[in-house]
Amino acid sequence: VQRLGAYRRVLLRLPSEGRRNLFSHEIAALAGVSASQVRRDLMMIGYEGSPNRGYDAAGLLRSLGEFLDDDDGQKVALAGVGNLGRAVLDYFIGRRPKLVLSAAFDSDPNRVDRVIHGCRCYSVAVMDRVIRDEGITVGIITVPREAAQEIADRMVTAGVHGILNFAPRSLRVPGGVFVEDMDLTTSLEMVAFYARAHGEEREKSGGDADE
Amino acid sequence: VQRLGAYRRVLLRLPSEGRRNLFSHEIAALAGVSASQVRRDLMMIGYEGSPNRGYDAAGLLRSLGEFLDDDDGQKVALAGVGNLGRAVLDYFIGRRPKLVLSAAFDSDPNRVDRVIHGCRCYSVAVMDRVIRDEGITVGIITVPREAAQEIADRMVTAGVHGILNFAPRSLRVPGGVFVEDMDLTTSLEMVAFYARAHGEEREKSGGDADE
DNA sequence: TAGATTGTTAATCGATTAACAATC
DNA sequence: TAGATTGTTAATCGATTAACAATC
Repeated sequence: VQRLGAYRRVLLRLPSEGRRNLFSHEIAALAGVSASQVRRDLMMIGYEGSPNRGYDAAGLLRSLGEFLDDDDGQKVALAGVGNLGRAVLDYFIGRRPKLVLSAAFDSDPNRVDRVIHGCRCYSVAVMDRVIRDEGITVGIITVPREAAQEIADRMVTAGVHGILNFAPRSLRVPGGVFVEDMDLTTSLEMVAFYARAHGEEREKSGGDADE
Repeated sequence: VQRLGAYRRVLLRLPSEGRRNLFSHEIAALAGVSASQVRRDLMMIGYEGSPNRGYDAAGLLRSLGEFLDDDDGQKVALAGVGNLGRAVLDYFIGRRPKLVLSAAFDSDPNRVDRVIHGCRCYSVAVMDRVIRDEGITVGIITVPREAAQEIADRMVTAGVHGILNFAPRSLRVPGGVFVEDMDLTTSLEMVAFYARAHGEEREKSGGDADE
């Protein structure tokens, strides 16, 4: 499901090489997945290749777009314009044409009414109205842990169906609302843990311990 | 595996409530997982509870620490001190006592030799040496897509076993090195996709379409 | 004891991979 | 045709969940 995005990114970088057709194993190698998986995924979205020419790059790209994107685009709101919030805002601006960052929210009066990275920052007091009026359906939460649940609740009641959550806590949301957690601390912890495990394995087997 | 971190976070916030013992279903509710899973996970790290008192909070916390943390701590390096890099740096500083941000790297001379959020920024030219000398084993990559692979290669040869990768591409690393991808674009795309799918479902079933 | 919870095994579920006839 | 690739099904794998005797 999220691999489809990876396939598209692979295809988007391709025209420089002038390829018209691609085989499943080529896409697989570039996207870092297995060829079976590529064939299965593309079958699922209903795009057909031909046995000895593979997949048509242009057509596949169009097909992926039709599947992944909303025709009219979707509006996104971000709540919490701290360090992380600003970085995320900057990161997303203009990156996917069909996803428009339409509004940012913060409780700090110093940040309200300013335009940050090309995106107007409103007070959280008017969040409900702005989300409703603009028809925003996607939310990004970069507020502190304590405020996250309340912000999520308000986003959902105002019409948001999907949330990208950077706050280190699990959000309770009604059924039918999708939440993706991006917990930086948990991820770094995991990396550190496996780094340690692998490091120890290496010390046992190999001789060149790095100490 | 990464749930153990969540259990710990739950326990760390608990003393304010003065609880000494916890049942699996309580931990489960707070961490957002199933009670079976909690019992299974705790069994795996070898911590035993008692049938009618549940798990001892203090002992469990200690046990989780022993399992997750390195006694001497682990050093972390971050490469790419742009907007995102600085935000990530700021986010991690002091968040986990056993994970010390020891060095940052950037190719921009304006950023080199400055101290950013309490962390010294070096030139990428000296990355290999600094990583080796400091004994850094964990890396965070927040450089642009094009530079990511080279930075990863150099980190690995210098002694890094685990990488948290924010660059939107999959990294090739030798076996025994762990990579966790944090692709913001892919995640937002997924959220937008499911938001759309759920939104459409709602419009079909419910009457109050938000348009 | 009765009741609730634990450790642990078996059943379920989903996703990934392998395999292979059909096709160009 | 021969060879390589596709669409699609069956086999595999792992993780999650359910169940239940043992225990306090």
